[in-house]
Amino acid sequence: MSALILVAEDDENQAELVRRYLEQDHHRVVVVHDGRDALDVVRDQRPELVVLDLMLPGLGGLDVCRALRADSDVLVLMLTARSTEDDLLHGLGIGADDYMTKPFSPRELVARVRTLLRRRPAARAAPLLRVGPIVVDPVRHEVTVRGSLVECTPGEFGLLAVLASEVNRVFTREQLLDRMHGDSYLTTRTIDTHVKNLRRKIETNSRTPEHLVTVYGIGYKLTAGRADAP
Amino acid sequence: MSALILVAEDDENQAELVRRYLEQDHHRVVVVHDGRDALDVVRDQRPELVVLDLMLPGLGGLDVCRALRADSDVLVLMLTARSTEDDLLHGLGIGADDYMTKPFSPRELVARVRTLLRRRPAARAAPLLRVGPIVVDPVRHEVTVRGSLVECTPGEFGLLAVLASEVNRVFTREQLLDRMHGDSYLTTRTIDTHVKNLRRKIETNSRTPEHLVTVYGIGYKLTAGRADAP
DNA sequence: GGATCCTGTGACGAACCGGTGACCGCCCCG
DNA sequence: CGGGGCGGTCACCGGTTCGTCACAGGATCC
Repeated sequence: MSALILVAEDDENQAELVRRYLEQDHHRVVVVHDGRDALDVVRDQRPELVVLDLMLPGLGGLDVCRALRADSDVLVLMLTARSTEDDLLHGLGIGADDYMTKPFSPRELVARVRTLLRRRPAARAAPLLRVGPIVVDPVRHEVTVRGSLVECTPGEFGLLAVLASEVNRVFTREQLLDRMHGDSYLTTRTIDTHVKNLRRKIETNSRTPEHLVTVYGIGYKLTAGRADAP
Repeated sequence: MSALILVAEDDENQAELVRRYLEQDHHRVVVVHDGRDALDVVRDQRPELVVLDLMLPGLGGLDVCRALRADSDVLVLMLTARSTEDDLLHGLGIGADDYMTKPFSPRELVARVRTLLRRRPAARAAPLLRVGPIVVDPVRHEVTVRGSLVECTPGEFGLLAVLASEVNRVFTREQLLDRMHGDSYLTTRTIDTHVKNLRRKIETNSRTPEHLVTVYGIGYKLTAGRADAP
């Protein structure tokens, strides 16, 4: 868990102090003392996080932050000297990811940096189910087909999730009912109806299904369809 | 200084003893008897500290500790039966924050818990939670939407903070109640009411929510709204 | 100690979804 | 080529879930 971090800080002593602590935490550190330099470094070296002093010559920290937010998703940890500036920062809703008021303990800064970086792999351990152009996200409860979101009812989502859990495997209607509701045997027509509604949503032509395929006499399966390159 | 503490302990008597002492010290306590349950609770309820028995059915304490270290910064206080295991633990350098050998006095355990919790004053870094135009500041207990401050009741703030902790993730009402109150199951209507009040405050049109979205049959989630490419 | 605010709850209407039977068309097999 | 079975579709009813409201008890803050 090491990262490239830019420290944009006017005061050289402070900057070096921060550098030392961050490097002790196994990060690579670049220091600048000026707003314009900060933007250049972000553009050229793509750090993952910027420790940004609000009071910066050249461009102010606020302007830098705005510029960063405009066209990058770098993390920003803002440093402010007084709480009044802090209020300003807050009120404007400038997109810093975290902030600290001076004076601060370098250890706390390291801790906050660590927390921010940890959150970085945001979709952590998200078991996405991919079947060709179909993506099922159980955590978000979302279905995406060829990149666009598809609204699903709970039943449809459940059915699709079961089918997507094992691509190309044929499930009988009984198995599908089992995995969806656990118990309580229902009519097989129920599955058929859900299949119909799902096909409307995920197939380009529901008359000729390419993904949600019927296996005559057995049940249904989910396949990737033809070679697709999204 | 009160915290949510998970006690993962095989022996029920021992577990209840520990629970009683910790609750006397004004902590909220959740008890599990199994390694997998422990991981589930940490994921769902985010305790600040885990009292972890080394000998645990399901997953061993060591495995649990490793898993915890992998993706959380929860404190771990390891309990070991014999000093040989203690040595082993030490030797492996598994990242427990402290450990005790059985038998131990419950008072000593309480004292160590207190020390661990105190040892990290600001170390528990609380970065801003940003979800589109919504910014949640756990430190100040403030919420801003599109730059302007929004007054929130404690309940509303708690709910919003939980939802904002994982953008786009769908939480069931039970999970939300869990993370807000730790225990004590309440009516799901409670969540609905808070949602209603929150929508009034953060949505431009509470009739057509863009951020605090209902997932029918499941629960609620918080999304950034329009056009976002992470 | 009193006023204010918040929280939790039951009730109720509205919106939504799920399951079913009927009917028809299609597919396999003899 | 024809029959029997299987799958597709449709509309509808019942049940569940959700949104909203008003209210009572409790916590909080002067």
